[in-house]
Amino acid sequence: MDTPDPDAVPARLAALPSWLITQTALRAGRLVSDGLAAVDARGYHFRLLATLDEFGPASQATLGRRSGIHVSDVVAALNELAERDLVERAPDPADRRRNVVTVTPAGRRQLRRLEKQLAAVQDELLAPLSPAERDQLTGLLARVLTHHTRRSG
Amino acid sequence: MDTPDPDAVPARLAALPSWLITQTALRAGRLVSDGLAAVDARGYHFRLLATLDEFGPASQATLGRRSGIHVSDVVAALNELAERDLVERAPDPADRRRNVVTVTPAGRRQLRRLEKQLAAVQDELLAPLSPAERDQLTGLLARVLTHHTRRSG
DNA sequence: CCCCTAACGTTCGCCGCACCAACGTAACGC
DNA sequence: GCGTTACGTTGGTGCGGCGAACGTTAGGGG
Repeated sequence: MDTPDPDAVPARLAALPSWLITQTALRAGRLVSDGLAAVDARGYHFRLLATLDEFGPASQATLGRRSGIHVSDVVAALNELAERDLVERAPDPADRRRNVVTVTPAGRRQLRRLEKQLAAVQDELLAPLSPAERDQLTGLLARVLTHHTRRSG
Repeated sequence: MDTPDPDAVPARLAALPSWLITQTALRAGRLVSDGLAAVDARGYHFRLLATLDEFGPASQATLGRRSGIHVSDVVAALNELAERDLVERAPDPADRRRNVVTVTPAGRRQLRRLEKQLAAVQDELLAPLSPAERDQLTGLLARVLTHHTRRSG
């Protein structure tokens, strides 16, 4: 092979902010997935339950808009949640195109569990950073994010 | 729907570091994908070309280890690169299990193009941050990343 | 020397997340 | 009434990342 190096990281990649971000996101995603899988859930489930709990019952369309989940994916995730009786889907009497989605008590309990898991995940993810540094990081990310959501999608 | 709000972001999500990171990564990924697509490439292509250019010819296995790409995906990406004559795959005379992968001059030219695109992407991605803040962000991410790669995978 | 093990390349298939296209139904504006 | 728009659903696409299996080839141990 030319360079007797087993698995060194190319400097060109390691220096790229986009690489750092996506790699960190990959790590974060794994931790989140594993944490949620431990309570039989995945990302979409938490996002939907949290959205419902925070804003109350809603149609699938507005649910999708608020949680940032594509409408077609809302359908599938809601099916999974309804199967577990964490959520209830009823036709809206006021508008027969809509379904009104509501969290059940069991859903709320599950949400608490998910939140607990996620809190632990955050701590594991940011373990090497001090509280001040964690705030720094989230602050910087939030600024980048709002910049890109305010003006392009 | 209970709350007359069109598409508000649930606070529970917005406050979650893992959410901020994955969302930012999503944005970054889109910018990268679009930038690379503009020169008929995708992420794997850049990663492979950069790895080859930095460490020289290598087998597909070590290539995968260095670039962090699964071996089976290396095969596919290498096919695409070879199709465009950006890379050459030759059997290793010293070990007939191996292929020796080499960048062609055209591949090197393409790599320059990709780097240019990616540099522009970094700038667009971090637009709202000052140079000092960009360093802060990359520094924090690097620390998180090395922490999680040094001791768990 | 032969056999077992390990590494290599390749194919096929899966997951998660995000997205698009199409379609039937239903509401709403004119 | 009729066109437009919104809604829910199905099915399919793409990308990044993984795992399983298989044939081939190298190498080490008995």
